[in-house]
Amino acid sequence: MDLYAERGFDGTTVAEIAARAGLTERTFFRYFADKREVLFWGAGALQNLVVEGIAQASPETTPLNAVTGALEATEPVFEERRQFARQRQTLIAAHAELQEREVMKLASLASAIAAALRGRGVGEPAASLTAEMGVAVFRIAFERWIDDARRRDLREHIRAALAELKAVAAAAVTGSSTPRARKASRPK
Amino acid sequence: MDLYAERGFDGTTVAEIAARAGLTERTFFRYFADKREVLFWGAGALQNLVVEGIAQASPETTPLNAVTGALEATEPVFEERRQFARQRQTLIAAHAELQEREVMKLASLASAIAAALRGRGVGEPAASLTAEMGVAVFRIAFERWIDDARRRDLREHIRAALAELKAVAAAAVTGSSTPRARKASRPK
DNA sequence: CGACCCCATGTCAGCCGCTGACATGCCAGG
DNA sequence: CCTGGCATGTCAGCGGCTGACATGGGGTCG
Repeated sequence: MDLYAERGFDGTTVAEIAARAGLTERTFFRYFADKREVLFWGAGALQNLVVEGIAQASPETTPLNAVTGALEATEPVFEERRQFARQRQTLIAAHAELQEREVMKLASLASAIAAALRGRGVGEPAASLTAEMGVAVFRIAFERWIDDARRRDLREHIRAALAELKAVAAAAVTGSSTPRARKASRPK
Repeated sequence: MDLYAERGFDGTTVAEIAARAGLTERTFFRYFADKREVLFWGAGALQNLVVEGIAQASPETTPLNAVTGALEATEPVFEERRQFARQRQTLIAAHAELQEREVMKLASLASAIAAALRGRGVGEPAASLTAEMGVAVFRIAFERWIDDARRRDLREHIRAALAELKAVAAAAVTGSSTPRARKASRPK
């Protein structure tokens, strides 16, 4: 992170990273598949956490709610790390190659969630769609949590985003052409 | 495509691609940012199509319906290209690097859609969430269209996926813990 | 009609990411 | 004390990707 911050992502060579860590370039590549991966350490663990959360949800829980519930449960992982998350996001936002990786991790999360839902008996187009919605909610919530001046909880942001999503979907149900569309979504 | 099919993606060198096209490696890189990009030719055009579609939708149309409507309108682009699309998907499915790029294109599409929605006055968390839902629907629909033995229209698949999504979201609204959850989603 | 310019392409050299093959050294268990 | 395994290092090399400069062909303008 230090190096990436100092000289930018492109400006940093793997040899330098390795050196600063007191290692060889070769060793770096034994731990990380590539230069980007080092910024996504722990994504796998997070994914497992979510998957387990879904598996353990009470069987009466609705699929989408099970997903967002499990996502809320990751909150302790991020608390305390807001500052770090912020730095990381800015770095990623500045480099397409990093966005690719980020978005890929989210896709992988979505597919793991879909699998977990199937494990609960949810059928197929539904499982994937639900997973996708859950991830969308999380992504938005995370973004807003990162730069929320009022420092509200990640969970609150997740709940808010979820509510918004439900509203949008519901609006689309009633009218294929009703002017009642936009209603929630207060800015800022 | 031929080369990638013959010797795999990794096994193909840019020099070879360029040669087969009667060009220099250097020239290849003047047209494509990298080795992967050549498989995503036209993604930009598609994105524009969708954005325009949204902008032109009647103002009474609900956001989500405007999005899926615009997506349906891309159907002519894909018709006739099913075989090609299939090959492409298998190739992508086999290589993580290609999935990254694919998923990135979808993310970019989502963010363009969100912008288009904002242009219609949709507020912010709603715009992004709607865009994300639209892309999710499209992704699923596309997948199913590609290997639909009954050769149904892309539009049909989009409509089906959209219906399913609405059902899932609606189910989650009524009960935070109602056992009524799963209901749609017939397999196969 | 020739001078000129622009743009597409080619040439060349070089950096750096990433990999395979092999060597070395430390630590644990018998 | 030997031995086998595992983490790390060394080395050489491929190939993606880039910057700088050269070349040529087609169109424009004086």
